[in-house]
Amino acid sequence: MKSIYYDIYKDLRDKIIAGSYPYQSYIPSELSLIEEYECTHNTVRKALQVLTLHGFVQPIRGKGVKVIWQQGRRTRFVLGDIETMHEAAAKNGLVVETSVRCFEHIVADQKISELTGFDVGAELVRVERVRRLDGANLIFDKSCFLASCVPGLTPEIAADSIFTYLEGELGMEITTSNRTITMEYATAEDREVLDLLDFDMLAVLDNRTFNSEGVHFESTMSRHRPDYFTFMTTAVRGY
Amino acid sequence: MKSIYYDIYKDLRDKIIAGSYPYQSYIPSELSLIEEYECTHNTVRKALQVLTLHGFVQPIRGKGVKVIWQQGRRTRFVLGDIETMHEAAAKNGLVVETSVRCFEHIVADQKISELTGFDVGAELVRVERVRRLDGANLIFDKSCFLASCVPGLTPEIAADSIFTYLEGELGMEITTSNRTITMEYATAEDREVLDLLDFDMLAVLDNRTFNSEGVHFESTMSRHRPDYFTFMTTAVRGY
DNA sequence: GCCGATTTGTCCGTATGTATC
DNA sequence: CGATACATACGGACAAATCGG
Repeated sequence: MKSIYYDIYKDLRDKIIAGSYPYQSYIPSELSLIEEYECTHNTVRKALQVLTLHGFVQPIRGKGVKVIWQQGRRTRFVLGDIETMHEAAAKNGLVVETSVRCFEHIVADQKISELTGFDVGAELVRVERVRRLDGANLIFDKSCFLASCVPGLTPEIAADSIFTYLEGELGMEITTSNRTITMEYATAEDREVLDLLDFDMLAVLDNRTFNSEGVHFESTMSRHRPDYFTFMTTAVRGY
Repeated sequence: MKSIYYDIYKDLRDKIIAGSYPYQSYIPSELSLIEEYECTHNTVRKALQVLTLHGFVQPIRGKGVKVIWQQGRRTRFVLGDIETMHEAAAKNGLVVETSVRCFEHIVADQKISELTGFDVGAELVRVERVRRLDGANLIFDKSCFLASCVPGLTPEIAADSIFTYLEGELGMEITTSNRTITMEYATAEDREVLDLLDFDMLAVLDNRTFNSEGVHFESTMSRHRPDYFTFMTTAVRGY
């Protein structure tokens, strides 16, 4: 993201997080920002728009742009924006160890198609990974990738970070991600793979990712032990 | 929302939902849309931006704007955008019956403050409601409103729709909503109030709403029976 | 491989409307 | 009423990516 508006966005965001602009205070007016960043109205507005969408501020017509973000209560493991498991873990002060349980090439049948949204007959790479955090197996990821989009993917890469590989080596851009959160009973397999203690249900995050070509190339079902699952999101009216 | 770009957004969105622009097809180019809607580049782009943020399309530079939305798998009860319980239920083909379990004025103490994010000492209206869908008590809402923002609120209104009242009668605009989803064990109170069958955990949706003044005026903890809980959201990189 | 047409992405400058103070 | 501040829209320019000849 190398653009003026995005730099402004990042700068303002970091200032809010650092506390330079506290909760319920107003950030400088558009006019001030125009002078400060030496750009135009529209460019500042674009930055403010992104800031708004991420739940940091709320513009109030005739008054100013108010900070509505506050330091979150720390929970055990928070998910939210588009980020890799490693990034999410780092944010939460944890380290992930990933073990690859399964790595195979398959062709989507009716059942797989319903689960993942890929067409029947699509050539896929199926990967199952177990994520270990805080000394316990907490997350069980069952992923399918469109084979044509992930050439050269190996179990070794899967154990590290598939998305770093895709964005780095293959130059793919991840853009849109549709997510669905539900709760499901743990299966025998879940109990075998995860350290479930006495939990009998899991938080299930179904994630369908599109690349910059608009191609749905990944579906992942992440099964989380409930005590470590927190999902945060911001909804803004009119956007 | 009475603006040109929003009208264009709605028109395009409805066409996608109706199937006029199918999954993976391209919608007309910006130039075509400019002619069709008789407006400028920037206005069309703003509409496309909103369409993108809602997960309907994905623009691909040099090619066009591709539809990536497809008819969702029907689950029992889906939540997502900012909408009232009645609207959500209607979308899912259900009818809600609400019973008000508690309605009182309180002052926030330390514990309430931590739970809701309101300052200690804030004057609040506390409301507990049970939502009945499909013939069972499925959702238990514990809400706190900033008293100064909800004058004239009564148990009767709470049984109908508080948000319809706020937006209709009081002319308040709801804009930003921060949401956190977690899983919790059911308490004795949950078991008393809800028809929990043999579920021992709940999906908990914590919702903090800001009005158009940037004031945090509502916190609601919604406790859902897991088999009826589905939450959908779209994340877009760079926005 | 190159060029030109098409299409999306970013940015500029200006004008007007609406709400607040 | 005027000054300030955000909201919408216009019109123009150029960059970047894609595609076909």
